[in-house]
Amino acid sequence: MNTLLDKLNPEQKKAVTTTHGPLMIIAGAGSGKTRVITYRIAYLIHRNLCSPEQILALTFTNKAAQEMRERIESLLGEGSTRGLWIGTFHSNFARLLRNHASKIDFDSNFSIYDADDSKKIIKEVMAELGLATDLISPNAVHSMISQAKNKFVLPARFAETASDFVSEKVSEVYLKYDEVLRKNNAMDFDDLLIKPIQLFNYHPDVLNAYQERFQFLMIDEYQDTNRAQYVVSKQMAARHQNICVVGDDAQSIYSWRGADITNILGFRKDYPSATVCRLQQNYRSTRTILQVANAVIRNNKNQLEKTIFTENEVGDPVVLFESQDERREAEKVALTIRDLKLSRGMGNDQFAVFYRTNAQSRALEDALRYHGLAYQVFGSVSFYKRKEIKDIVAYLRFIVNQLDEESLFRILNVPTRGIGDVSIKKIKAIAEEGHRSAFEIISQPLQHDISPRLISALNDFRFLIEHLQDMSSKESAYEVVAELLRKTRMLELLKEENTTEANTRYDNLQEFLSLARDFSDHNPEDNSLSAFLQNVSLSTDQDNVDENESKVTLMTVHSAKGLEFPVVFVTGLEEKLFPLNPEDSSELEEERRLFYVALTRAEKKLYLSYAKNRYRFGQLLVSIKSRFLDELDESVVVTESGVKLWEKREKETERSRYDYSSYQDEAQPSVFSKSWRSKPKTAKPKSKPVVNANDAMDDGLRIGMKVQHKLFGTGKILALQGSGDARKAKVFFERVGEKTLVLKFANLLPL
DNA sequence: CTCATTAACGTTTTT
DNA sequence: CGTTAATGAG
Repeated sequence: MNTLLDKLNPEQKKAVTTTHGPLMIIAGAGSGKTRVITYRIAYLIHRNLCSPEQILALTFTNKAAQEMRERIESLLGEGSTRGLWIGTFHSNFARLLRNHASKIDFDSNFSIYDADDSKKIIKEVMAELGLATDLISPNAVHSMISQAKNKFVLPARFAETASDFVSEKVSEVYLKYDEVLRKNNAMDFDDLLIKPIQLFNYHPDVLNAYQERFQFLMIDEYQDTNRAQYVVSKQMAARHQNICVVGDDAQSIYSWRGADITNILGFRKDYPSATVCRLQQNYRSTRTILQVANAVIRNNKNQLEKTIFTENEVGDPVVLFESQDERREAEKVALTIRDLKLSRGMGNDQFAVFYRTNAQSRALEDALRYHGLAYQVFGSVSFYKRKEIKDIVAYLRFIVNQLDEESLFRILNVPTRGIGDVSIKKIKAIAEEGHRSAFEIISQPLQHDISPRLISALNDFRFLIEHLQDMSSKESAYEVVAELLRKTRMLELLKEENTTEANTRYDNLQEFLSLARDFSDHNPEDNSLSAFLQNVSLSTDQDNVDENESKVTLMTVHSAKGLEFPVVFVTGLEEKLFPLNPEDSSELEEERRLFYVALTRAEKKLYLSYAKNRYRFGQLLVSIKSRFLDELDESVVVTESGVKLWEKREKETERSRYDYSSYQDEAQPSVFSKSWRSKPKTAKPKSKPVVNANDAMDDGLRIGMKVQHKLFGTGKILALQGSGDARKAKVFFERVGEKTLVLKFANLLPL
């Protein structure tokens, strides 16, 4: 351990050995943050400053937590982290809440609902309240409620502050939604953060016990914590004041889900005695990569002043790809990976391809597949969001938590057993009328007006559930899942279907089964169904990386946070994609931080890429390269062919000047041919007509016609007026609304 | 009640 | 474009 401490630089050492009192570690990208956290925990345990169960470490992902635990064990030996609470806010507090659920009127086996479950309930509630979804979308309502919860605004206070019609309605939905959750003995993700606060407020003894117990509190990625997380960590740390937060304001990328950057910026106001460590030496990236990243982030006004430096080698220049469309962009990425594998003997797992939105993965997947490169996509259609998985999870939830009727009704007819919508409605109605639970009705169907056919189906279902419930109290999660699959014949049914889709589902169920097996094998102390279920509810597919085969990583920049790769491609660097919302200046800085995060993931080689055209909503749209590309340090960026960017830029400006004049000479007269400016047509063909040549004599534009504009996107012509140079069109654009354009400059493309 | 076809909808980003 | 929810025929 002592020799290991020697491997830290002075500032890292200070961060590790400053054990008592508030501590803020500002950890620049690649500055060995994970190492510092793991060493700090190891140091606390090794020096006997506390026992592992007196430490609470909160991370951003389960994967990060798991890695840290492993690293500590490799430092201190197997079993050394026993009792240590390390995990996400969500999983740690879910665990805490299970221990005290009855104090806040929940059952300890409460279900955890994900965003989809929440949205479904919100939709139902809105229907019940007679709220038209075209006025406010369920999505919007969900995000408003979630935002409120993130800020620890409960329904009562939300109602007080609701001033307009919409927020009044949302407040009704909010109240009702929470009632539904409670009725189902379920919590959503946000509840896992705010229920502990309520628990602590109403039961100071519970808070007290945890304050005593957790002498040391560590929070990673503090820049991305929200109000609720802030409050609860402050509560927990109040007694010992040994709170250590680690973060980097330059990497704050979750404000959209309520993350509050002032938590980290204001840490010293909350804890005036706080020690501050700044980790500014980067051990990850080449000097070139860092130079580019620093140049970009410098454009943000709101940031703590700091400079990240490195003693690493200069490395290769950053390469910028320009492609015609996203398919060719993907092709370039795939070919580059293939070449690097051949020329440098690199493995698939050394490459990562990033994008702004999940939808962009498709073209990349196609290209990688075409070139026989194994890849793994994170996010997108998450494993846990697939129908078959959600169905099986719903079964498990209901087995564990009989109050969870949302899950019950999801699976009552899965696989189809003759209990259709009509029957389900009937059961719901009977239950509601008699103030009984739906499962009670299902269990005693004879007492109600139910057809014999349905009774038999309900009995089958009931016996199945009771059998599995019985099992779940004795056997491991794996056994229960296996039995569930056997009894429902889900696997056989899919095999019989034998379509490609059924086969994928079959594979997914098998995969789920092996997840259950892994869990049961690796958690001998508690491999119960309910433990497994909690694990499942809070995992993302990031947590289940296939490490057996070397694969190229495809993910959004958001999921890339905290990771690093030898070779990184950042794709889709176009306006309105990355940054996604260039008009919104408040979001722009966050987009830039996101770009910064992307850049700083790269260790050796960095490729940036944009396409001039891109299909979106099934339509080919013209793209403009991202403004962020103008912020690069151009002295170290080259094009595909190896030309330095600043050299190319000089040529380009010359050429574009020439192009502009030639446009005036040729294209314009051809468009406005009646104009006195008309000059004889030259024979010289233009490779890239600015205006559709077919429209030469007539501008081809008509009222009602759909047109495309470079900046504004697609729109419909509302009116045309004037002639010649003064000819104008009033166009309604889908994205930006009504605009009046001078046709001479607008370059409208008829569709 | 089930399955198939059709219409509508949507893209941020995730625990 | 691709996916999911809603509708109608069997």
